[in-house]
Amino acid sequence: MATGREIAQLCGVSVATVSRVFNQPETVNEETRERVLRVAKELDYRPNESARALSTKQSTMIGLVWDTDHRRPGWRHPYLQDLLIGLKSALSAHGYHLLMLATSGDAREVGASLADPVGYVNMTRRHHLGGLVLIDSGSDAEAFEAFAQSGVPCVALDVAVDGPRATYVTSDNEGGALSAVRHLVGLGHSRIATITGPPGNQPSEARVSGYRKALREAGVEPRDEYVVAGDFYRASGTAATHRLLALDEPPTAVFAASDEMAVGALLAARAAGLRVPQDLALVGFDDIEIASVVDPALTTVAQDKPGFGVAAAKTIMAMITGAGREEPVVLPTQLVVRDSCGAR
Amino acid sequence: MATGREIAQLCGVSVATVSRVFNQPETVNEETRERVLRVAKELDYRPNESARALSTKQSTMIGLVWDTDHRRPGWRHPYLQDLLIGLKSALSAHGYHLLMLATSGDAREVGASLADPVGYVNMTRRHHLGGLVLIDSGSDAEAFEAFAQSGVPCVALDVAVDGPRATYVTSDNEGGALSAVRHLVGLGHSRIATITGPPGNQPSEARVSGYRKALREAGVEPRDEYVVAGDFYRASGTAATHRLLALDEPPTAVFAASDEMAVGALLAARAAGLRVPQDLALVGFDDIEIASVVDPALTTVAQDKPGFGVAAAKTIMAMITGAGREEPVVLPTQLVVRDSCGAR
DNA sequence: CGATTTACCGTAAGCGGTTACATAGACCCT
DNA sequence: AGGGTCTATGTAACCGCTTACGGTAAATCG
Repeated sequence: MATGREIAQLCGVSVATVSRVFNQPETVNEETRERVLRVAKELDYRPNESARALSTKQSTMIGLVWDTDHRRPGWRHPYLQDLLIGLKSALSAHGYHLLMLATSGDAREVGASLADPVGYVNMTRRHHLGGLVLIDSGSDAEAFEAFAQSGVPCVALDVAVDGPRATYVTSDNEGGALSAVRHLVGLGHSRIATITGPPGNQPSEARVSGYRKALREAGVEPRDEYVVAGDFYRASGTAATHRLLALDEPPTAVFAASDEMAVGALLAARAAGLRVPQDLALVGFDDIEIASVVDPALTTVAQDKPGFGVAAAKTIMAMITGAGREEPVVLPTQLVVRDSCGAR
Repeated sequence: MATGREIAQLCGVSVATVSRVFNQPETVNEETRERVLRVAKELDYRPNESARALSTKQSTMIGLVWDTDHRRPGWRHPYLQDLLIGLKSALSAHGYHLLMLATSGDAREVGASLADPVGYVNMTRRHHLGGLVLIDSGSDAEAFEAFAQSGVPCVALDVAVDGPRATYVTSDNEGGALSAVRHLVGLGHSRIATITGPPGNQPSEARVSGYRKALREAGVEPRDEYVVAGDFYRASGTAATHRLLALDEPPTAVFAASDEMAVGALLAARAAGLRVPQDLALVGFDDIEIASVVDPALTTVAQDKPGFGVAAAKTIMAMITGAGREEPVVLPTQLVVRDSCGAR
């Protein structure tokens, strides 16, 4: 790897000039500029990032806080891959890399864990990171608040945080739920239940809220026994459905706050000898791959998966460039009608 | 962020001593060492990584080469999330971070693309990366060869590369296919077809090889018309199955080289009025989530998903620490018998 | 008891850039 | 012609850390 000094010597200029050629090209004479550029190209010169970061106190890296561990298998994000594709490629367009921060995995205190957001914040300073993207890996919501307060630019995904340089991106969960339940209402259902995500989870609560709103809109009073808590996973969908079906007046339709739970509900219905959608209509949320492959194919509320990552990238870049904070971004959702709701 | 100099002043020692406390603790007097450590702790001192990397010419980051772009949706890895979980958390245990390298997304020449592995190699030097992990995102196999030759430590996933500091990790694809087809043979099938991955894809070819071996072992001569090419995606599985069923002597069992294609086959069979497994037995490969949810549940060959990442992490760390190259690692696969093969 | 280790620590030179400041010539003006 | 601008470049300090080298005092040795 060629260094700036080598270029300088070959061109008969000082290192300062070489540096200027790349950082303030307009301040250097055209002729020497071209000479430097030509030599630089020949030697395939790239400024050393460590040196540059040390000197300028900023790098071209964004930190990703995603607290997972293969030894304690936990929360699986419904569409992490698409999100990452969007995030990474939008960041790339700005010349930024994505640094997946190490969590303190073992005795050697290497980093941080969400129990200690300070560790991450320090890490962003140590590496001169431009900012942080926070992916909720279960129940990190409270911890995220600490990040938001720290003053480092950060954008959280699906967790509403607020801070001097912090904001978030999320889907229009309420709107999505609203349109899902409206759809069910439109199909003639009035005994509509919902299976929620874990208590405290914000998207889940917004979905419940949309559910309620749609019912009221239709003039049906939400019943408490029709709102049963799940945890986004399949098994909880099955369990919840069993409970719902055991009610004196069981629902004729179920809106599940995740596709996984909707699949669980499907299994429960099948086990109970009910046909979907004839005996029980089903709508999910997320539009993960499974949704289209299950039988009957799941009607569901689709989220803009790569758009999530792209929005996060745009927002964090805006916060790095500008000085303040950005407005939260709410991505539109879209109802995808398939077979499980009985519309076809 | 406290700097080494501050610590030094507060302790009345030189910065050199502070540095030694962290890098060669045994060379500094116990009393002063503890004093330094105490003050460092109070100020929550962490050495600046840029400065450290600049000075030592090595960072605690591993580069991830994963060539994707949300504007050209391409190859979706069957189990990227689990792989990343394994990779990230195993790397964390060594105190390393994972840097997802930017690809040159736009006009501003920021990085590299697989057409230009040199760009990535330069990037690893610029950032003083310890090494590279290469994830195949379609047909990068040839490009990976260039990485392998470059001399930077790298481990490729599912692509056999060889170089002075390069190796790879893959599943026992042949063995997995072997056990899958053996299983089919054991169930009485002899007209067994296979749907392969894209030509040139190494795991796919190993699976075909395992398929052939199992047939020969059972005394049945593989027929060319029973080997039809897919691309790992669902649609290709459907198309391939249609072709197979149109044969004069259609197969009674199909081994698909991916679960996605197996699902596609399932749809084709259903469309043709065939019952699975009674009329057509089906085995897939990967054991992705869909496999267990589809009806009938898919018998498939499971790969050790987080194990993949963990193995990659271990291998790259070994290559960084040691000087030479490591042996390729082949992860065991396991046949998961469910309903689509007719064993139950 | 002088010479030689040994243990500990400070000095200073990097690492490869960036940038404030100084300098030097070219140009313009009165 | 002398002074003021402007342009283009060099000088050198600095970013924060590592480490080769040297020095000092205590410990060891003959």
